[in-house]
Amino acid sequence: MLANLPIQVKNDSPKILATMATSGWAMQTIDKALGLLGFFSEGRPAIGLSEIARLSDFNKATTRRFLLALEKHGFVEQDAKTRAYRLGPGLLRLARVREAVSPVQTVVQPILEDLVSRIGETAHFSLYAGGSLATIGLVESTKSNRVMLERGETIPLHATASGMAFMAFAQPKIVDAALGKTLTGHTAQTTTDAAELRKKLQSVRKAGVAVANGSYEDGVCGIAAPVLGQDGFARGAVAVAAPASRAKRNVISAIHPEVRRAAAEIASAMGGDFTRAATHPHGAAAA
Amino acid sequence: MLANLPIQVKNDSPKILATMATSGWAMQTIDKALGLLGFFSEGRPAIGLSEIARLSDFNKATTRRFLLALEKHGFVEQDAKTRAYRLGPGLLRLARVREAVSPVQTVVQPILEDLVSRIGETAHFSLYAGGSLATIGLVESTKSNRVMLERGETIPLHATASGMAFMAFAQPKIVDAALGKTLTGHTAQTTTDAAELRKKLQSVRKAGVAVANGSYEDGVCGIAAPVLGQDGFARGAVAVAAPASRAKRNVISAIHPEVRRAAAEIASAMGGDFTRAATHPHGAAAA
DNA sequence: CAAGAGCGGTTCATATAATGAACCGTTGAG
DNA sequence: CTCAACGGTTCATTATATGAACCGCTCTTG
Repeated sequence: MLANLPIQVKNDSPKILATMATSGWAMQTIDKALGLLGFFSEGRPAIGLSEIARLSDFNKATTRRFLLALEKHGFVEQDAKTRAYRLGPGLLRLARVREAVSPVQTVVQPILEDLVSRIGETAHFSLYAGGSLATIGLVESTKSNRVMLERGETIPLHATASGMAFMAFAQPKIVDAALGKTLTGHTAQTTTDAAELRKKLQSVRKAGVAVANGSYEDGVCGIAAPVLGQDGFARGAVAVAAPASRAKRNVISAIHPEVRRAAAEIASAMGGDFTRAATHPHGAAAA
Repeated sequence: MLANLPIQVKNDSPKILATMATSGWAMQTIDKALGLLGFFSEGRPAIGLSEIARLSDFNKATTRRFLLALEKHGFVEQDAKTRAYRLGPGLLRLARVREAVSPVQTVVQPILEDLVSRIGETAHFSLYAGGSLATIGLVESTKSNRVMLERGETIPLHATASGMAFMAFAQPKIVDAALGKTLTGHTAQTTTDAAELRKKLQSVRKAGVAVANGSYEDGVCGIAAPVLGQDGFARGAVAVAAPASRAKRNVISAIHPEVRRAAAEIASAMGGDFTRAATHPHGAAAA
């Protein structure tokens, strides 16, 4: 799992702090508090105070104050019995409002279902939010040997097909931020060298699709296409995840156009129908 | 539809969120920042910097810093063209995780649909979060003369059937907080006297159902039942909203058991199957 | 088309807020 | 019974947030 916490600079010259301020350093307290929410996932739905403090490397007292503030707004709630904290109901309301304005989930699900029915492999859609990609939609293959993914998981940009497809067409500052921090290796295949990753992004840009073989999880092959917004920059990505055993050359080639088609459909449904490659900021076709 | 007022109006000072933050608590900064999210609703999905600053009574600079911090975590995003801020995609992921853990929305929708098909009036379900009830589920009647509600709206506790049903079985400290602040009158029928409201809560406790006639919106009659959690305290409420013209005595009586049934179903689906009136904290039957 | 009112965004001196080591009381495993 | 780990709290210390005035811009409007 990738902790998307702010990189805390302790006991350092004001120079570094000033540099960070230029790249959007504001309201550290809020930053830290919201960072706590990132620790919750389907696999870790409830966390005790001490564990959150450990995970986030904050003091227990501070952590608790954060949680109280979050609880006050319904972002987390505390289990009466276990005293552990979990995500709260306030999020549902906000997500509803968001969905009412731009109904992503509603629109994405059928597109993913169509994609899965065509290619027979698990597919998912993620949006960029808070420094990584957040899985918004997920449809699993019906095959018995299929790739299982956790819902609502955040996925690292540099180690996944989705991430690479996204970064290849994302705003430069996002890419810089993502590749600027220390890159964690998830498997033996993970590329953790920023320069090398940038080279790969070049070819992703040409192909309009990213393929990642076992770079995040062993034996899983991902094929992803970016979903572009109205400004031509990527908002997220659609990916198909297949067991490496089934992911032969010709299979991957067959999946390429399908994933791109799904990405284009989602982009258009989200209001960003960019098919004009000429005007694209990166000068390459993607949707 | 009524304007979505800020959740916490404490006194008649011009400060709105600024005042609420000074209530002795902890982590004021987080409190203020999260408070900004409360201004977004279906009726006001995007807000400009200056307007948010005005609504929240914070300085523009401060407000912008809050928004930047929220944006960093995907809680809000800025429209590239209009420069206005709207709720961000990060909320979707968190809401998904929450849903994965306790699938409220998924479970509530069919129950509401069933309820609406039985009684032919608009029904909705709300959960307590951040000082008020947040509408989580909504199914509208198919009749031409029906009550229309905004999705994702927050509703005041003291002026609605849902709020009264909730408060009658809520944790005392929640009720105290809700009735402690200045109560706004929404219509001529709204009861704004705390003592009087507490008396009403007594009878709601006996009946297990709350009825509100035009206390939030003229011509709308609400019939609500609380949804209880595992500890026997209310988590939210189910309500039916009917045009006052159709809400005759016998109609309301017929709706009573249906609403309570729906509330019990939702409570049980949410894991709080409290049917044992004897152990109830308030010593009254509700589900 | 000039004037001004509004917008989003930024600066820097000022003032207020967040923080954590040490501390409780409780619970559960051995 | 003991001890370790839990959730939670305190108060002196320290870092943090804040806002009036400012800029450059775009839209009205007389």
